[in-house]
Amino acid sequence: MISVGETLARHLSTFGKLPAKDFGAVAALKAEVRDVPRHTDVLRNGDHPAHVVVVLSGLLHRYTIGPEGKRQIQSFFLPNEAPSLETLYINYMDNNLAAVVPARLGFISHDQIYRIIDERPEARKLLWRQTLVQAAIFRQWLVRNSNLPAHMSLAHLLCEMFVRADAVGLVNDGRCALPLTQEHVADALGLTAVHTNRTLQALRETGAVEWRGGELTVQDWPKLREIARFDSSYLHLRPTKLAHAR
Amino acid sequence: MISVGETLARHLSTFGKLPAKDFGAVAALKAEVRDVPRHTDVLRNGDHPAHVVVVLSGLLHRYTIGPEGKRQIQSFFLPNEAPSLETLYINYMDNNLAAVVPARLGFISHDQIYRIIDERPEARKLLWRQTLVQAAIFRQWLVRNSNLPAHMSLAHLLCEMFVRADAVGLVNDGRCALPLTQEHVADALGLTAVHTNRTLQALRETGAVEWRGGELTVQDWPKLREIARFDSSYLHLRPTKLAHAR
DNA sequence: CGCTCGCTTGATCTCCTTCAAGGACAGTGG
DNA sequence: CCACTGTCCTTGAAGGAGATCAAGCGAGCG
Repeated sequence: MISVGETLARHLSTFGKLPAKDFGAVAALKAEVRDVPRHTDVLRNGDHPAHVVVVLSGLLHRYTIGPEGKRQIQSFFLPNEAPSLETLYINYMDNNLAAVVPARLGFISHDQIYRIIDERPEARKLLWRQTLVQAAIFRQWLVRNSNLPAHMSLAHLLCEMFVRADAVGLVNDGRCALPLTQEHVADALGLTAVHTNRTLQALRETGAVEWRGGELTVQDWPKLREIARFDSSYLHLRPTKLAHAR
Repeated sequence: MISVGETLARHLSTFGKLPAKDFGAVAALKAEVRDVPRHTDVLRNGDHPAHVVVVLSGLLHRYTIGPEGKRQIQSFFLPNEAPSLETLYINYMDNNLAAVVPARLGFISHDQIYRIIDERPEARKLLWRQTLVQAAIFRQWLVRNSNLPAHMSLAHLLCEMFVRADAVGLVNDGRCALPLTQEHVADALGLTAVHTNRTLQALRETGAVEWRGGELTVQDWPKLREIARFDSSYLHLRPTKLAHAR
């Protein structure tokens, strides 16, 4: 059984080299583990969290509800990722964090992280970097939703989730779990569920990718990348098996 | 004459309390000052900058060029702001930073900032927070460009720039400089210049705001806020004169 | 067995894009 | 001093990507 701290340490290691001593220090952090049912808000708009969340299993998303009740999803979070590091230094949540499917979460107190930050410059650097990579992803989502036509947007999102899943070792045989509904994807891309559905069907017909029943299968990665014009460099990951295909 | 370091220290102070000693340390940082003509790239995609930029005068923007040559603007930066703090801990630029109009810039070496970060936890916290607020702004731009109809988007952008200008003391008598072209705004909102123009005309007719000749005049702030459904809390600013009108 | 949730399909509508051109203004050079 | 040129703003007409409205379908589940 991998501990919460070790999960976080591994995640940080995807962004840069974490010296063994620092890895150990992060891995040794004490955490509370909690299971949450799907559709549960883990953090809410206005909250002042005192803990950092680590996803152990399941899938989370960050969202806001607009004036007319429209949901905009701003991020998805796979297992091993840490969705709320920004709460360390920002006063309050200006969005919500919720479980897409039943999830197991680790909670590490801010106090413990602050100690790591004070005492371990290398770990601090990677924690900080993680928040900066988050920002880079937000920028990419901004570009995607502002510019690209629906079929490129959709392909781009699938590319991103696939690469991120691969980075944490969740891809097997060209497949990974992606238990979203089409409505989730629609709300992420700023499209309607109807149009997302039609776009998805068109994408299926290209033979590049299949996504059905919560499982994503990439049948033709070069083709999918081409459709989306996907360039993973904004994820700032260390090289992995897919790296050659960037 | 206010130094580059002091400008940065003041900017950081808008996000939280910077103790006098830390303020002094930041203010004492050595910097190079350079004037750049308009349309000049200050940092380019792929660069590994060794300096942090501080805007002393003028206006900068961060942008990428899409596959079909389409420009997407991701941020604007007013005087006193620090556009590139993220380069401290991220390997390379995945976008460009350029001058919208002739600008005077300060450059502070990363090495000096690293010392501040190592030695002054309070300054470090505000530097980090600044990068997190940037991320919060990216999220808001994502929401805006994904969801909102053109007139709300435009009003929202004008609200944001006005509040940010106010935060750094650049608003006088309901006016501030905003020397953008309509094409800049279009590329920020993900609209065409033509439609931006028409939308702007409609917005003028509401009597809430005027923006012409590079100057923004807010004639009816409550009305403008209402049109945009603007809530400035995502900017995470300390209270200012406009704060009551959040 | 009925019910809900998620997926799918069809028809119509609209906001925004695209294409095209004209006009105001400032800077530049003869 | 005036033509010339480029930049930015403005206007018109037509076309399209995606939204909206409405309904049916299949599967899991209490």
